[in-house]
Amino acid sequence: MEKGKYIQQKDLSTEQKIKDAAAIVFQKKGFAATRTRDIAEEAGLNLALINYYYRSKKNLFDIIMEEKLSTFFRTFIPFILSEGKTPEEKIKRISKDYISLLLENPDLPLFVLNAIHTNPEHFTKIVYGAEQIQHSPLVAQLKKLNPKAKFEQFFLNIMALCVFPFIMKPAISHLSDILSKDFENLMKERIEMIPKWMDAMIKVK
Amino acid sequence: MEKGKYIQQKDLSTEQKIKDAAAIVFQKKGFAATRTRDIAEEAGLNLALINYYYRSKKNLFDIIMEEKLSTFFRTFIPFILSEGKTPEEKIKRISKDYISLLLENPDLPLFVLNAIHTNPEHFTKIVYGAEQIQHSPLVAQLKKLNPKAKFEQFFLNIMALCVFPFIMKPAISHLSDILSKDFENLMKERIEMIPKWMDAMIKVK
DNA sequence: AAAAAATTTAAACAAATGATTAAAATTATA
DNA sequence: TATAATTTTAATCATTTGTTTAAATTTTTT
Repeated sequence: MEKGKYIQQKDLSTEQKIKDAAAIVFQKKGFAATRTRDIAEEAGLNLALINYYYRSKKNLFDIIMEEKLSTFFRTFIPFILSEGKTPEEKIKRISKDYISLLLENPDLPLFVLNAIHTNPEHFTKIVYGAEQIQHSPLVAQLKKLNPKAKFEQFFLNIMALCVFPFIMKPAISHLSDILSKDFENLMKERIEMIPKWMDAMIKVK
Repeated sequence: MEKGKYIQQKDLSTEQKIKDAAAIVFQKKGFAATRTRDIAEEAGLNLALINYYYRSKKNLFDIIMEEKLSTFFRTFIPFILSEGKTPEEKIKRISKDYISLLLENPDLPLFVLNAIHTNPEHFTKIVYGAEQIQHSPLVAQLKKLNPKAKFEQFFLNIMALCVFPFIMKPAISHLSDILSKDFENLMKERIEMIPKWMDAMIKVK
């Protein structure tokens, strides 16, 4: 009988195995629905080891949440702040790199946004980075392109176009017989289209 | 007993009070984190009444989920299928009526999409309506406007632009000192902008 | 190789929680 | 009004679940 599904983890430390397993289960079921026994089973380890290495379920969750918040938000911000080039090129990079990241972590958005919903304080640590955005070169470039455009709406739009499909993923996958492409191909098509769509939207008065 | 026309929470039946309270708590905390005691407290009723009227927590949740799925998806589909008029006018109606609906039910999207994530079978009942969309007049009209445009992407886009901000709401509200407008005003601005943005996106080759 | 330290295990505990029960209170019926 | 049916209540039950404990095992140190 195989318990943990990831055989290549044999050589990882027990501590790491627990974190990896916890990340999988927490993302699939959320904090409340996850039992420490689920994590132990996913890791193929004894239940007590979770408390031995991480003290409590909540502490383990917070550690994972901190990492996922970084992946989700802190990866996004450098894209915005990156120097040089035109807005068009920046948008192209954002959509390509961000969607690629999400294709590797499809459960990430729902997990993070759900955690912020039930515990907004989680988000406090992120605000710092967000403040930089409004003074970024990109915002200035956009203002020049279209003085009427609001940067808040711009960021909502590019995040919405990139992220929302991943939150809808279970529904989209369920519609595979209706749709012309599967989820991954839909998203790869979006990598090409989102920059064009964003360019068109920015010019709207 | 015939009820008066001006029904208040006080006059509602115990059954209804439980459902209302459960909807509030389930949307705030999700299924697993919600204790039946939370629902009883929110309703101001004895704990045992929940099982008396609804048999089990899961059954009560399923009833509420069915209603919320309808509100979230089945309200959207008639907008798409509505006859006559130009695509521009239809998009204008969708964005106005759908965002207005969500402003009244801001927790709805995360709740529904989260439930589909952990239990995709919930979504099965919705597929029927979705099949109609691809043969709708709107899809034909869009094809005419731009033969290269994919209707899957169109629906992802309009849903993303309308719905995603509500999933980000706790984060957006947390940024209120950075943003020029509060959440509700941001969304009211979007009601005006989304039709223009969608029109611009549709024309992209 | 012996002792000490670290890790792992099986078992158990204590609190939380969904559900039930039987009696009390209320409302409807005859 | 008296009786029956329905609704509400307080108490309790049985299970689940996060955590702890103490012994067993493995690894490191001397």
